[in-house]
Amino acid sequence: MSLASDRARPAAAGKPTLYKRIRLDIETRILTGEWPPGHRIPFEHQLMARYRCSRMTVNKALSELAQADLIERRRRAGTFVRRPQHLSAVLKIADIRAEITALGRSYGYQLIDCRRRTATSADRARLGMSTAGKVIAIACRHSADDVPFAVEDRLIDLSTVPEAATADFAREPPGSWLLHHVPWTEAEHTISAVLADDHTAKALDIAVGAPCLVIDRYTWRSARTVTAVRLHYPGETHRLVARFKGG
Amino acid sequence: MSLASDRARPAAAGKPTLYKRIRLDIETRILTGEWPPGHRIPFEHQLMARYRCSRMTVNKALSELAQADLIERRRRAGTFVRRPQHLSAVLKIADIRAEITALGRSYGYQLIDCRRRTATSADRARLGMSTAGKVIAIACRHSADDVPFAVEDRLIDLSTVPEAATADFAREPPGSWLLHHVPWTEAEHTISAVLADDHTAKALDIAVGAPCLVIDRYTWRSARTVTAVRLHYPGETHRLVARFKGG
DNA sequence: TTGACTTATATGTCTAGACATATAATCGTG
DNA sequence: CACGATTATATGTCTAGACATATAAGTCAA
Repeated sequence: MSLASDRARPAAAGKPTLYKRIRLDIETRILTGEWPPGHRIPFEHQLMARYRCSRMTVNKALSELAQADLIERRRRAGTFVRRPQHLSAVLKIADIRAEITALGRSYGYQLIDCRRRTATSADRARLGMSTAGKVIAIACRHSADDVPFAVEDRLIDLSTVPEAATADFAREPPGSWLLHHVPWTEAEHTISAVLADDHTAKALDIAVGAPCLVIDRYTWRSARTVTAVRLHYPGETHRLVARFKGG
Repeated sequence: MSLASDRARPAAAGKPTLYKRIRLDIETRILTGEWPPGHRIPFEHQLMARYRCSRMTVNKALSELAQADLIERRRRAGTFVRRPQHLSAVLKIADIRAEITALGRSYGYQLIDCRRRTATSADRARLGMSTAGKVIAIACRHSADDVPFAVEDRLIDLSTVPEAATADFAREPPGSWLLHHVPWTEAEHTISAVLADDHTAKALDIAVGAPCLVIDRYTWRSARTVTAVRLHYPGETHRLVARFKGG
């Protein structure tokens, strides 16, 4: 018998912990194709023997790989390399101010229009409001190094976010304000391409009929809609980048 | 002292396991805003007492929440609700055939052009090839209910995927073939908007100058490029939808 | 006041077991 | 051979500890 300390890894010089090493070993074998989809990974007790550790340690490594959908675990049958099903890419849509400053460019913001009103039927439809209520409608523009970057057309539901009534959207972009005042939301983005209409072309300083990338974002929180926003980007200069891993 | 069986949850009628219950409890408090960003979550030993369980059980729940970036754990300081940093959305870019059939529409495929050649310098630049080699260049079209859905312009690096030389791309779309023959790749997508040129307009049966959504996808596997593909979608009818949670 | 040292503490990892449970495989029976 | 009952087994969850480690907080001297 050995005491815990006998096996407890001494964390020597930058060496990762044992379960992380196991996880990386297996992940590498999968990603290089050495263990192709469908391949059965050694049983937990075999990995225990190979790495000279307890089952919980092996289990922790395998659990994390299962959470990441790299492997599938079936009782009695064993653990198998998954066949990647869907190409899911992670699209990072940052706060526009953060996005621009991250590029090392200077961020500019202009409020074009901001009005508070009782929701019209069009507003209610856009926000999915079932009852009457107040909203804030905002039009604004973001620029990078004084070049128009995107125009924004937003509606905020004041019955969900009453504090928004006191925010100063002339000073702070509504996206940033919401990000810091309404935590942990869910959202749906729809991306499409359109031609710049008269109004958009003027705001973005591009030609009428130039291509624009449009992002529609609906944000909600515990089944209550927070905001609906439509962003127009100049389609020839702006790009959305999504990276992904796994199939 | 109690034996393991005393505490071991009896898995009664559909009740989730204890660590999952702990995880859900905490997640709910965060998502509803009861515990706002920056709030310190009870220490592990407090949660042990509250749920009458061992530290490992609490730890498993907290570890999973930390992996999902909902909380941040700091030694000696405690565990805190994270302030969501970036709006990361999961964009599911399915195999086009799967996407269309999932919509309940009939999938159609036409190979426009397929040729095998020694990589030109343009090919090498597009694929990031450092040495000479053979490639396959493919142009094809996907349609839904006989309406053009997307046109595809693809390059496959035969030195990475030699089996592709024997595939029949007149019968099977190259995307599907690659998905089933080259597991566990990584990729980067770039999304932009352009105007349809003459060639694209004809293939998609839309007007020249109509807006198009363009997806450029580079796929690689263990530092070797597999394929580069550019997809044009009619911008006014096609939409990319990305859902996300947390921020 | 500031900087260096010490201490307390919460998390990080690990062990050697235990019982629970789903299910693949086997066995029996008609 | 078909089908239901039994068994074996791999994973799922949990325990009651242990030592490791980073670091916030407190202590003390210059």
